Amino acid sequence: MELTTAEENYLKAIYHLSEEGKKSVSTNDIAASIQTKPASVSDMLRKLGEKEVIQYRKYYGLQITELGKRLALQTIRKHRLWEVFLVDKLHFAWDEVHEVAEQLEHIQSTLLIERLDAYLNYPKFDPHGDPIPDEYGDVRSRPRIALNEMNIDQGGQIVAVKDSSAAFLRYLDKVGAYIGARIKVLDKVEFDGSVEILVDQKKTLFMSKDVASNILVLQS
Amino acid sequence: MELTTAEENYLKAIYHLSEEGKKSVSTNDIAASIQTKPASVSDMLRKLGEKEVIQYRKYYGLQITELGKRLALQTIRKHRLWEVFLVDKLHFAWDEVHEVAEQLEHIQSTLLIERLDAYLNYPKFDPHGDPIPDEYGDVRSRPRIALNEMNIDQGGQIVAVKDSSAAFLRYLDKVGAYIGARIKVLDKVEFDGSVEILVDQKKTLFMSKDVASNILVLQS
DNA sequence: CTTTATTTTTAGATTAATCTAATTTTAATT
DNA sequence: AATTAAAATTAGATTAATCTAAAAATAAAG
Repeated sequence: MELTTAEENYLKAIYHLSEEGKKSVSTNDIAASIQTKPASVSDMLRKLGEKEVIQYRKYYGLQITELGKRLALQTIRKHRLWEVFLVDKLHFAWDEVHEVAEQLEHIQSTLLIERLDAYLNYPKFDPHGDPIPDEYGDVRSRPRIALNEMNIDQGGQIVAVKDSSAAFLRYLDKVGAYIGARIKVLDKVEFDGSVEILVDQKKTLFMSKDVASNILVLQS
Repeated sequence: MELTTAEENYLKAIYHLSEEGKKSVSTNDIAASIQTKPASVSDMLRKLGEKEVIQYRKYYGLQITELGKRLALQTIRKHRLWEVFLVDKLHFAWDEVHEVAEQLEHIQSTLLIERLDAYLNYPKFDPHGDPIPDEYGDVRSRPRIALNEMNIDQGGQIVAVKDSSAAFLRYLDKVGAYIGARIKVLDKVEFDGSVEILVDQKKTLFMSKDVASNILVLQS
């Protein structure tokens, strides 16, 4: 079963959106995440359904299949290995790699990926701290820690929330502490447990212990 | 001016055919060299003409332009740099690289190629002994002679092959006639053009005219 | 210098991926 | 529950690359 480049990109996007805990993945979400129009997504969903990498019922929703997950993880594995190569070997900055890795991930050659993996010394995480699936799609994900339990100067990436109420999510959205944001703990106030963090190397943000304890961080 | 992957492949084929000394490049030649149908070639020639990478008059013939040459050399440069990477760093056998390099050459990123070039230590020749153009398309090529055209007792170094099919490369590998091998012509059989050579001052080797004519030697 | 053969090009389809505009379905709001 | 709003899908076009079959142009042979 082989997928075209476009199909791989859609499937990867669907996988990522599925993993982000959200209830179900909408056509609009996908369109937004890969900069295309909903009409194009509808069409592609039909095709991906036929190829059985997703289960799809129109107007109703979709669910990624085991096959789909495996293929998506293969693409993600390639993407992240190339990112390691670009940063470790070719000295790219971590914010310069994405676009190029986006192209490299579609090169088809299992031998190439095996050799690249070995050459890079079987890395387990990419330069952004995201785990690299092994050739079977298994991910050794790192334990996550509540933001309020991190120490000063520790950094990481927001990967999940404990409280997923609409109010909380709206709040996080407003202050820019979205899932995926890279953060660093700048300060902790002992007596009330509140914290000050740096978000995406730009914005500083204060939050109460109550809020911080509901944010899960993947440490890097 | 950017070319699609297909356009790059056509242009590369045209460049190579043009360089092979032949009078002019025919539609059929191109079709044969990239395994496609003449009808498709006609269509593409029109497009390449519009993009001014070739001068094209239908039924009459074509001529690659300076712009076309520059772009073709850029693609060839990328292809050969990737081949060096695959062989030197990922330990591919020299007959395994072509297919993968064929994909990698289309990755678009000047930064990537600059960095790769530096990482490989600015190689001047690829694993098949073919020269790698610099970023301006300049090629430092060495004068070479086909092995079957050398005289008895002449010596030299194998620097390239004309036929780079996997089958041929595997054969050469097996008999020990690798790129870089130092050879000396011991005997030539007049009536069938076959030759006997000494490889690395150790091993004698018989080869047909057909094989010898596909091996290029830098005379010493 | 005609006729035949070869080469090249056009005409018309097909596949993949995309778009805009229109329609249909589902969700939200009085 | 009826109406409005939002989301999703279909219809119909477009672009790129390809093909087969037919037509046109050039080259080769008698």
